[in-house]
Amino acid sequence: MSTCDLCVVRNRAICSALDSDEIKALSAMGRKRDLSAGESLIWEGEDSVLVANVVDGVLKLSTNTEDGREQIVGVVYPSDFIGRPFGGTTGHGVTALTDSRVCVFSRRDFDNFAAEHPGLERKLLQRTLAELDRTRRWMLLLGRLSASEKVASFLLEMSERLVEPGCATDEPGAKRAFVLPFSRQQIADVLGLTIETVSRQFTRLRNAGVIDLPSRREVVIRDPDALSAEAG
Amino acid sequence: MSTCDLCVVRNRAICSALDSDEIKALSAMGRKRDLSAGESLIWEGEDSVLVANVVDGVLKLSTNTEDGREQIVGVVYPSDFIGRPFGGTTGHGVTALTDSRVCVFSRRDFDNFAAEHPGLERKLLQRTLAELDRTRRWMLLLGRLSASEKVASFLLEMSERLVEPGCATDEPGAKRAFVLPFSRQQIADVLGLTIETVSRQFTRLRNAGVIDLPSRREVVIRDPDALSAEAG
DNA sequence: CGTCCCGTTGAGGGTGCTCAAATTACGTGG
DNA sequence: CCACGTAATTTGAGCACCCTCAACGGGACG
Repeated sequence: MSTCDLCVVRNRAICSALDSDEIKALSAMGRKRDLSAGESLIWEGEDSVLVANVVDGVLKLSTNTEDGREQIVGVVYPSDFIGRPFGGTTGHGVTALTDSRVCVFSRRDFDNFAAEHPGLERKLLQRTLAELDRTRRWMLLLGRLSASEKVASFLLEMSERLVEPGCATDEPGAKRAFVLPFSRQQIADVLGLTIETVSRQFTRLRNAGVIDLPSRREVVIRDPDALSAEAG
Repeated sequence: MSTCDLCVVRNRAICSALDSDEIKALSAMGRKRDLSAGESLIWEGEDSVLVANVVDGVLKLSTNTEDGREQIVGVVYPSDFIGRPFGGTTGHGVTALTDSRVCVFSRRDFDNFAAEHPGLERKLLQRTLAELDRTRRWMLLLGRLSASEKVASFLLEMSERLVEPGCATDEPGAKRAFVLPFSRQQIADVLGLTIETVSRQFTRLRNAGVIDLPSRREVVIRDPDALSAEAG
């Protein structure tokens, strides 16, 4: 029994395409790595040397303009795949937003392994297609939504991603609470806004009684319907 | 010898992963279809019933907000793949920008065929990863660039995509001419701007001597370096 | 208790949007 | 081939939204 059998994402990550023997072979190639919040795993523009699975934590994918503006182009959660198989250069950096744990492989090793395990490539294809869909929906937000619509949409997506299941909040209209893995600046970098605009939208929603902000990172959605209405 | 052997994208589309016999089997499942400019192949939100390869022409992938704002989230050219394998709903419509010809398959048939041909899935994975990279770079444009930077970047990408090779314009700094497959409104929908802003940026660049606009759809880049400088 | 960092709040200005009109291409029919 | 009608594009004026710059507040940590 390999250590992978104990892995919390064993049955959700692309590893689920593999049986026990295959997992053993794959795990022999990889290693666990812990990242502190703020630490980068991959830098923009470098050759693709490694790929990874997220075991725990939240990480951002981000690109920058030459003069330092940043845009977060993706956010990955446990069981998500990181990196660029088939070589080339990575177009975006990968940085931990929270303390994280990832399962890292040499890109070359992974490519070779995947080539021999079509089931793994198939799983990866499914994930990549889903990620592409999500990214394209995000483009509509960036290109066509107003600041208030962006923030409302963001909070709704966060609540779907982060609210602990079974908080007796399954019925529509119930409160939802979660802890943001983002700073205000990072939210701005996700939405294509400035930190001030994000802050103002947050306080506006708080004053309107739509949300509560118990602390900087905590959000309580008091009126999901109102938020949905704002999201357009 | 199947008709595919004569196909102009035979060696560039995902079909290149298949040998002559396999192509014959695949082509038995598919059929050619011609689209006029403006005609849609797939509508946003419908179940994924078909996939296709672009043989000729340019098509847009687009989503709309409820109140009618549009964002073009992708543009596909000959040899590109269209559609959402593995079922689900398509998050964006597919519409021909120019008169086009595509090679269409039932999504279900294609899925089954691909499951038996890992080489095809691998090719599709490579394409999807490349498309994801391109889409993420586009997010930086939508979220962080100014109108002038957006338009300059757009013109540069168009010139790379559309300039006929061998126009004696290989040396940097040389003029490049091409015909846009987009109307002004569509350019606005690509860049997340309004038609008026796009138009003003075009005339500004023309007045600055950076580009020429012989007709509505034609563009000549007179000073590529200046354009690059504006793109950031 | 002081410092630092992050977030909030305020004032003001600029970019890009809205609304409206003029102008130019382009297809159609005479 | 020209005249016309329609649609696309350009241009203009004014304004709204969001950004910029700046100061303030508050929590975390030493």
